[in-house]
Amino acid sequence: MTDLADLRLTPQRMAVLEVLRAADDHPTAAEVYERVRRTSPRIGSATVYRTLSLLVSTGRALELNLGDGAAARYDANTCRHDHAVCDGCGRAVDLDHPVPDGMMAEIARRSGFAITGYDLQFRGMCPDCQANSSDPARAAGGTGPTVNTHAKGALHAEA
Amino acid sequence: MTDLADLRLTPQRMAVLEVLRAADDHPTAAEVYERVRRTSPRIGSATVYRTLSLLVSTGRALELNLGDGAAARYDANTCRHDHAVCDGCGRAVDLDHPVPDGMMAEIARRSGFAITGYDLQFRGMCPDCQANSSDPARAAGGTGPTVNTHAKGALHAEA
DNA sequence: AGTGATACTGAGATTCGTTCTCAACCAGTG
DNA sequence: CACTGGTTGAGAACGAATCTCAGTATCACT
Repeated sequence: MTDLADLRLTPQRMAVLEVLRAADDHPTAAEVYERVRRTSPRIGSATVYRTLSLLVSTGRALELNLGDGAAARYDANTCRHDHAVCDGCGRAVDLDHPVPDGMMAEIARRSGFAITGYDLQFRGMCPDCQANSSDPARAAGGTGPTVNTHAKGALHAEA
Repeated sequence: MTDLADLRLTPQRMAVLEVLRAADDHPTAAEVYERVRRTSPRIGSATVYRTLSLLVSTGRALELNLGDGAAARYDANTCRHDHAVCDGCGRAVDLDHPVPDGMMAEIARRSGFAITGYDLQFRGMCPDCQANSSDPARAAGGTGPTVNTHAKGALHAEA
């Protein structure tokens, strides 16, 4: 872990951290930049990028790769958690449901890797998008799990 | 399943699919391009990109986002599987160890999402990199499991 | 305060992966 | 044969992220 000692808490860095802490979505670097500029209009994008990776490397933020092919996202919630990403609107919600330790150990044993962590994202439709896309009647109820194993290409092999 | 009907099997597309099937690593689009050019020197990169996303959208290939911030990777192994990514050398090995159904259902129930799939990557150090980075003595002896150390290996089926 | 070393900043250029544009090209159909 | 519509390849364009570099702020010491 990069020494915390040589990390100066400059106004720019504070501003970035503030924005990240205030965000409850998972903003991209560009979004962070845009928000930071509202309070620190003179900040440059390079500084935002630098600061974000600094925060990540010192454990003050998490970098998410939601695999939507687009930009990296950042999360000030540094506790171990996973995400469910909506195929409809792209929104990501936090999940608190760790992979069982036994599974990690098993993976480590089988692969020989020294496992240090994992990234897990579920994909699917958020309640809102289910409501909008499929028949709106059923959506309102919304409680149904509907573990729909069969949407586009996600999980089938075609031999 | 996106219609297979309207997918013309042109020589270029065949070449890309061939390369992907022959690969046991997880090549990036650029790597696929490079390999395809060995047999089809006149192919353009746009065609390779187009073909890859075509293959992905018709379920013939998987697109991986190994979160190393870099390019997307492609995998002709379309069976549901996960990966362990080495922080040292960036190599990714296949894992065959699905998340328990109960967990998916639980996530779906809690979040209200209609879960269609998930992406799971473990991070850590592969046996080789463990050997090289920590004391080299231990490396040779291979105290650990030392599964299939050779690069690019898929290590399903250890059991 | 003064001085030098060092870290930080911001603007712009640069790189890289990917997608878009568009003219030329083929493969079928009438 | 001409038409039609999907396909190709070259290069331009794009967005994300990083790099470069001169200027600036901050620290450690005197």
